[in-house]
Amino acid sequence: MVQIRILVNCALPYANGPLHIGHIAGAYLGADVFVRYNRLIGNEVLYVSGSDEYGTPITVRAEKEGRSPKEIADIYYEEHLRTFENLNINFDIFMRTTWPEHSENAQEFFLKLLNEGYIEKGTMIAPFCRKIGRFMPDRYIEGTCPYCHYPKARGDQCDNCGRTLDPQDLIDPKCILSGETPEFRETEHFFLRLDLLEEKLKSWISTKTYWKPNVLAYTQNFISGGLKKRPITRDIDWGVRIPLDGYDTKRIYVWFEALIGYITGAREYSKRIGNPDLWKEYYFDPEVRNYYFIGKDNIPFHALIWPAMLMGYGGFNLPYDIPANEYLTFKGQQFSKSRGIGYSVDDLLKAVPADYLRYYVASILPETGDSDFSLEELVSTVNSDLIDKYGNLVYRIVSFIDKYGLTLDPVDVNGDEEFQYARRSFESWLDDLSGVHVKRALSRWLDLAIYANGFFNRSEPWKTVKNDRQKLNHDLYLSLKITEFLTVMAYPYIPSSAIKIWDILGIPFSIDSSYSHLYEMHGFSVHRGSIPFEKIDLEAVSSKLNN
RNA sequence: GGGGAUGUAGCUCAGCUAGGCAGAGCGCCUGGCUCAUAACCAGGUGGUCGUCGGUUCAAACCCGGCCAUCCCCA
Repeated sequence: MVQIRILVNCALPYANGPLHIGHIAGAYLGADVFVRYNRLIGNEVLYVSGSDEYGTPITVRAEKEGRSPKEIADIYYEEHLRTFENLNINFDIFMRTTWPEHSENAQEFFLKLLNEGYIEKGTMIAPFCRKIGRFMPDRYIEGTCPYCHYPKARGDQCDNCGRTLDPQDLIDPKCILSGETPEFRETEHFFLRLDLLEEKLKSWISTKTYWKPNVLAYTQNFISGGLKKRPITRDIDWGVRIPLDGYDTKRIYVWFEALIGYITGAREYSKRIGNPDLWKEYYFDPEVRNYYFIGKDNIPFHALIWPAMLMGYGGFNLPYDIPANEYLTFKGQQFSKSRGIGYSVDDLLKAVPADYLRYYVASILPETGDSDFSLEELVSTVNSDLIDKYGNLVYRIVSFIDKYGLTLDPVDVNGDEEFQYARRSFESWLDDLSGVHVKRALSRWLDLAIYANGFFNRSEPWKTVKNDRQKLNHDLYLSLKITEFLTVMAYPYIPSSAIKIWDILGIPFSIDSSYSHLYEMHGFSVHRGSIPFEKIDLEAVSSKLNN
């Protein structure tokens, strides 16, 4: 396979609360498996994410807790960084939108789009609190919902009926800080001229026949309704400054600036490794594929607005694929720490090893539709698939060899049906992963593990050890070879466990370089050691989660 | 209010692009095996494919209505 370069960007998590397992299933785990797969087959990957730290939800929270917005962002930046590390999700860089370098990039981007005519000045109507003396973000206005008459609807959304609102729609609107009735005044803002790019976007989207159906359908429908100018600045003070005189009380709105964080991340990474122009190869070489891993809530931003911004700027690679996942739910409901639904990643990691969690979540990844997380399923999937089918396979082969003190000679098994079966499984696995079918690729792996156990049983080494040493050597060697395939295929999903098993199998090259050696015959210096995986128990897991 | 998805075995999910005998894993039952972590293998059990209608020789799949759930937007 020809080595290629790939850019993998993952949605920037909002630094306003802990990461829950729904976030991981929506974007990060699939990305991490995809990145590890690409590196395994020799591709060069730049893997970027970061912390989205501006915007009103953070200021609302900060005010509630009596802290500064920056303090809130600091807390969750550190926490997210640690959570990802603990889950073995290792970005090349995890940037922050509050870095000064990011403000510079966002401002430069803003000015370029302004010069190109894709950003223009305009006015909008916004709530102004006379008592406080400034325009208030939509979230700071509360009133009665005009649809369901819920009395505490926010200016941007009603928490009761879920409808998105405009503060002007509210019955009897009040400023939540002063309690005053706001005045709706005209205010000057900047707008992104999505309308100017509509035709260009349409023809670009029409080439994306390989996108996931949900992403494509959503995007096409969104665009067929016609694109409108969209405000990209707000009357707030927590955000990137507008790089023009006379706008001190306004900031660039978070969604516009956060998307540019991908570029900031790539640039800062390039600086850090002493190759400051490296990022350009990923963004300007048209041969490089740019992937964006996001949850379904983020589709319009990545499939339309971000491409529009990149087109408006000119020269940048547009997204190659946006493999947006649906949602992982908990008992049918969306995960939410604040509403106490489901578990945070940190909680789960107190109860189970990272690889177990990665394995289970990968096996239910919501690639085609929402899927449901449960502790019972976590325990039973890990125990019966990962540990019984695969871990036990490794252990039974190694134990057998150890028990009889065998030394195996390498033999040519290329012509064997079983070897060809493993090879076909591996090739299907490669195909699936190159198309970002992370869950399907894992089920290929499980099929092969079941097949390998069947072969071990059929070959009856406990009989041949007594009467046919040549067949014994051949069959055990073949079992080990299939297990080698399995371990390579497991590696992107459960990296630390796969490395451990690689060591148990005693394969004479590293797992990172295994791709070029897979079809070669070589010795195995297996060593038994302890069992590769400890099983988990529902009660123990629950009690660790609840204390 | 508009839109995107989802609904298939007791559980978690494939299958739908291109209509052709309803699938996998788990669970459960029976048998086998001993290298193994009550493991593994073989066989079996189990479904009105949300629902109502339409197209068709033939519909889980295509079309329309309805219901439920998740998500997005004015």
